Amino acid sequence: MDGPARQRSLWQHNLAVVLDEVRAATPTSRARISQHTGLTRATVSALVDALVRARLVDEVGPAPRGGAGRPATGLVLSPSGPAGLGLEINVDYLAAAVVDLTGQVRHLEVRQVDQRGRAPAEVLADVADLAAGARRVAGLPLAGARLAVPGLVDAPGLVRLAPNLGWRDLDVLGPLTAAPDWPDLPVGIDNEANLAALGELATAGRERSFLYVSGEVGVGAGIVLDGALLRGTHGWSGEIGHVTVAADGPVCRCGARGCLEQYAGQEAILRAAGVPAGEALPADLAVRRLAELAGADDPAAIGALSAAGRALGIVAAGVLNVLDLDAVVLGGSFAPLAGWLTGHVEREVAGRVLTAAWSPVCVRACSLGTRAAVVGAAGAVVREVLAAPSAWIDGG
Amino acid sequence: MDGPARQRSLWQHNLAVVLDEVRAATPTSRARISQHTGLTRATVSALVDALVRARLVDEVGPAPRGGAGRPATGLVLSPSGPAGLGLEINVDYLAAAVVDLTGQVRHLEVRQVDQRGRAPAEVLADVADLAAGARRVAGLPLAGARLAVPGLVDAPGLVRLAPNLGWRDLDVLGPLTAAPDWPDLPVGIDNEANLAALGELATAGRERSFLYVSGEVGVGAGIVLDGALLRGTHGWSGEIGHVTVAADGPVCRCGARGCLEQYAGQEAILRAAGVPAGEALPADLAVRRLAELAGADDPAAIGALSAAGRALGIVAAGVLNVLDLDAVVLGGSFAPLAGWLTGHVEREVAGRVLTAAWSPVCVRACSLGTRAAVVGAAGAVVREVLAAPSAWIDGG
DNA sequence: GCTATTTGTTAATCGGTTGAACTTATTGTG
DNA sequence: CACAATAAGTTCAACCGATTAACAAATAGC
Repeated sequence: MDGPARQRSLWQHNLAVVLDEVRAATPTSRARISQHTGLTRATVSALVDALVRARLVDEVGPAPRGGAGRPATGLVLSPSGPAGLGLEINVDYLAAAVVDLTGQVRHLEVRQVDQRGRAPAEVLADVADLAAGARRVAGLPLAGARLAVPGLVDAPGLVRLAPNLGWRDLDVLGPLTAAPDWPDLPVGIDNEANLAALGELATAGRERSFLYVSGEVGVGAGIVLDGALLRGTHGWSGEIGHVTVAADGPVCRCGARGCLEQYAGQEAILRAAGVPAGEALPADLAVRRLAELAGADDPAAIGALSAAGRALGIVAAGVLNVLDLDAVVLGGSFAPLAGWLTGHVEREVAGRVLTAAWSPVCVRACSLGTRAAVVGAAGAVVREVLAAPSAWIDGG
Repeated sequence: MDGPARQRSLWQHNLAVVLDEVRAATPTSRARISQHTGLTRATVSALVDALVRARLVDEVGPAPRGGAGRPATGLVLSPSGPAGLGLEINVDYLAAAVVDLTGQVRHLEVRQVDQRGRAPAEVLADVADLAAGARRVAGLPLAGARLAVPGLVDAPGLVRLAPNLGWRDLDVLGPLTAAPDWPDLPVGIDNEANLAALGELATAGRERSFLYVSGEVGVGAGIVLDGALLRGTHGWSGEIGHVTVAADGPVCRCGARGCLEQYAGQEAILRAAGVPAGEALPADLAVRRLAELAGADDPAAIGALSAAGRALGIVAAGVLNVLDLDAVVLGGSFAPLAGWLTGHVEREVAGRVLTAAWSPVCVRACSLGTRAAVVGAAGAVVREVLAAPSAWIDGG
């Protein structure tokens, strides 16, 4: 029960409905929106006019249409409307992306920097610099920014635990917005896997419910149910890396035994495959090397990936049994390895998910590749603009 | 994006807001609602009047209050307003309950009947008879009915799989509403654990996010996140009984290996404890016998419960890691055994849930005992009335 | 050029909230 | 006991946004 509704709420809600209609059926027209939503043409006209004035929607030339009658003026989301800025801090790179209202990626920059051992303030200064660059280059008005971090995030802007960065109970948003380069923008922070899942939701289109499994140094997950991200009570959902695979398995650095991370974490896979990792070789190169070995039918690599795939499948099956989702999406460093993983995941899922008989589960690699989190972060900002357009119109 | 909002939607929404205010702060007054919601006293008056006319809210005598000024007329949810009828089919009993708007259980009847081997039509005729009796005895207007079934339920009114009843792809709502005794009421059907979780939510009060684990012949679960039930894409969430505990464990009747049900299902526990079960002894008596043995420190019973508790804890920890919930509630036949289970569950959860350090997880028995599902089913109907009161007002 | 058809706009009306004045019922005070 | 002070609830004009119906604009077909 979220507060009372005033007259204004009505208008704000319908504004969002109309805007969503433009997004869903591009290009469309006032008349089509009216038919499709049930709102009067008069009402739709008034709302569309407000959206056009606010530069969220553009009127384009009339689409050629058979039959008689005055041609409709086309309506599309404005590619020059307020865009979203996505930022990402990961163990061995920093990234920034700008996504416009239509969902197009308008700018993408990745800087390979190993964060291990660097002072957080230094890292955040780099991020601010990336942000400033992105704003300059993209040449679009930015609605806001979202920062993806590989760890547990707590409101407002605290990183509770990012083991692979060595961060703990660290205020991130304060130093970031205080940096000299920082372009003055409202900024939020979220878990990397959550944002990647949102990115997948925006691009994959059809699927509305899935488990996005992100393989980085650890293993995280984002859960999308009926088109909405499940954040959990504190925003700490998706800690799939520490779900138990074997009660008496190897000890994990979290202190428990037999966590998924000990079977499908980057370190575990690389060790089992006999690929040198850690200090010796940057993570992305090690993963590429592993894919090469697997491609050449190296038995150790194949074995390592099959063990990881089975463990992933067992845990994914558990999540699907509990949450009844439609698909499992392999992302992060699992994406380039998906060819050797999906089969094993599929087998475990098919054998262990009770409802698989009525509704088969789709297992596939993510469609945005390894940049899902940054792009998803930018997309999350756009998503908010589209969900509450009245905030971007003078006089709310 | 759920459709456009007309002027009427505004009124309907605010009606629900006002009604919820009455529910939350009983007894309250028009003035307090106005202050608390931000709506004008004039608006609140109009809405309250509609609720009073519809018999959802009663005006009660003015509450004595210190200080000057005209005394407020108290407002409470009407105990004679539309009530909910809950029905339950389980393996060894049938049950009916009536819960009024205030949440009071006004009627409860349990019939010990073993359903195994009975024809579904016969069982449903009994349920219709229970419903008719409940309506007669309770003497309240009924808003609707909800039927709890131990299995997978599919819209509209199909039981996909209820292994312990031996039902599969069976239409339940058709025969039920066609029964001669059936009191003509809108009726829904839902999983037993889901409804029990809703019952727990309504009574436990404070907790807004928890995993409700229901031990019956199988093991099911209902998930409540931020006060809302998570149903999954098809409504098949909570199949916790078939989450893997050990990948190479004993074969389950679902075909997979090492399912939770093989460790914490009634059969498994009773077998390990050396208590005769199945045909020999009705389930509820067997559970009582087990509790007696455990109370007398019988080593086999204690061992069986500790093994079950550990398995439950491992699976619950997995769910908590993935979904970030606040509590684990043990229900169904786990409730009377909770004394011997919670400790083990707590230990596994504390050791395996990554965020337990920041936000400790509460493990406890359910507060409604073994009747949670029927009462929860009735409460679910009430919940819907409270959420959309306009449907109960002439001219919606 | 005329009609049929569809799009988009304009002006009057309706439904529901707001804000301010007003009535009602009580406490406190001289 | 009369009278101010205070708070609850009601009444009514004003306002805001959606609806309704009429109207202007732009095209196809004849």
